[in-house]
Amino acid sequence: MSDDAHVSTPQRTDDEGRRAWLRGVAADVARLDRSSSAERAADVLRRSITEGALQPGAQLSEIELTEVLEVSRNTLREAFRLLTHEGLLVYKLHRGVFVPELDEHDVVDLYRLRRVLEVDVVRGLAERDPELPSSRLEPLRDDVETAQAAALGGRWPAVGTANMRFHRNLIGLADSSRLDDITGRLLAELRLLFHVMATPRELHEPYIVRNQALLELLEARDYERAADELHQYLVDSEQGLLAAFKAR
Amino acid sequence: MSDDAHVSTPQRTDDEGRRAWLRGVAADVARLDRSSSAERAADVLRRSITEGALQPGAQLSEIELTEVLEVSRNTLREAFRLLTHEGLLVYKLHRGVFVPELDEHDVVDLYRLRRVLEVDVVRGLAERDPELPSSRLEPLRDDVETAQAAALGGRWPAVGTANMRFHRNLIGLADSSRLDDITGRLLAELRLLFHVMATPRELHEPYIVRNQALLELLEARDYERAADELHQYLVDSEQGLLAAFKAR
DNA sequence: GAGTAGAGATTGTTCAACAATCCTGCAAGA
DNA sequence: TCTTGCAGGATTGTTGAACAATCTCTACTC
Repeated sequence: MSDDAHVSTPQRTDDEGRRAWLRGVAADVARLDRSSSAERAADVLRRSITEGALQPGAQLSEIELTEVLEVSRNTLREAFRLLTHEGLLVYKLHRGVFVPELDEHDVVDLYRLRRVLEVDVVRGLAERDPELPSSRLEPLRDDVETAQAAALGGRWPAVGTANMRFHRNLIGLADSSRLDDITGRLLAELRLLFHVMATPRELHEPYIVRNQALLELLEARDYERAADELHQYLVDSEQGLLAAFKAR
Repeated sequence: MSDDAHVSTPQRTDDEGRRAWLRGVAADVARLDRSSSAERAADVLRRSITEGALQPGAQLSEIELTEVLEVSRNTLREAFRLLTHEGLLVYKLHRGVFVPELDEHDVVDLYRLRRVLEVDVVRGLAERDPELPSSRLEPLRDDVETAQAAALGGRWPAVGTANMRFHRNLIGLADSSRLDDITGRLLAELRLLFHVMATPRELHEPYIVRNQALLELLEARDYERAADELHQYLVDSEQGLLAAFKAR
């Protein structure tokens, strides 16, 4: 079976390299054999998408992926469904699954939701102030330190990962499983957008210090100023992404 | 989608009756043979759950449902995934799918999100006031009239359906596909909670006139007062559900 | 060159089978 | 009596093959 040929979409990816890479990640994940095969396959694909090995617009061939991931078509399709629900894949009836291509409109939509939800979480902390032990902020401290260390090493994608986990943990302060779900999806889609940035450094670097400032405001329990800072933070971040789109 | 008039059939694990009922709904939905089999199967199950034929805590047997819905196990499982994403089913590994049993904590969680999102939509309308033609409110008017008509006929489940569609259409004013998704899930879970109410009349009746009042504030473009009214509306609704739980 | 028919490829769905896991009931032992 | 352990049965998890439905691309006609 001639397996190179038409990759169907305009952008071409290094097929050999990509498959080898996928195989490596597959072996990597196979060790932690918890959960179902479908979820494991979804894990591999999720990493491949968020880390950029599968670019927006790319089509995922069922036959190809059954061979690479070593699962049956049915199981693979179940993995597709999982990722579709996270917003990392889109189904087109009778045409297949694709990595979605987000645009400026999606940036606005995502950040609108982020602002509403994240800012509300911080403002809501004021009501449960006595209930919130300082230890709850521990994960946020870890994320800030991780981002700083990664920045020193020049590992900008790792900085981005730490930044996003900071916000996920920030949302986690609300103790809402549904909010956690929603945030997971929003941040996953955000990663899709990051790939339009030519230089990840400029995308992530400014927010290391701002996350730290935000954390200090939270530790001081000055939730009003923290909420304001977070709001402006998200406005600026949105502007940065939109500018990157225009300069693309 | 239409009238929920004939439903009822007070809860009973009457197996024969339930299967016959499911078969009826299946034939009902089979007519609109749009889209995939999985989505059609999901439609049937969704109605069965929201209308109370499948109670919270009930397990859905794969073998039984493949016979009733006349789809293969794989397709049925895909339907399960769709409903799982909507929050209408939960998976337990190697044990099967169940209709979730929500409690007071879920009520608080759901209403917290509803308040944040819906109130923000209304407040956000102020910024795009000139852009919002009155025709955008047409669906809301329809929903109010539908609810009023259903109330006159004593069809309280239909009143509930119209009320919920009112809020879905309210969210729709924001033109955010992600917000629509989230709302769909929140409202679906809310229907799960409605079944704890012994008398659907007391659950839905008070909100007909309040939806109308809200609509009038929107038509007058008094978004600030509309947002305040909506906020109080949701607080009261939450209290009503929590009271029903205590009285259960 | 534009439009159309058909071949090939891909997805949608079904079926049957087996493996893995969970639940039930019963018997043995303290 | 209570607990523990072990079959046995039932259900879910996963696979592979097969066929139908649909899309895409090529080649042909005009």
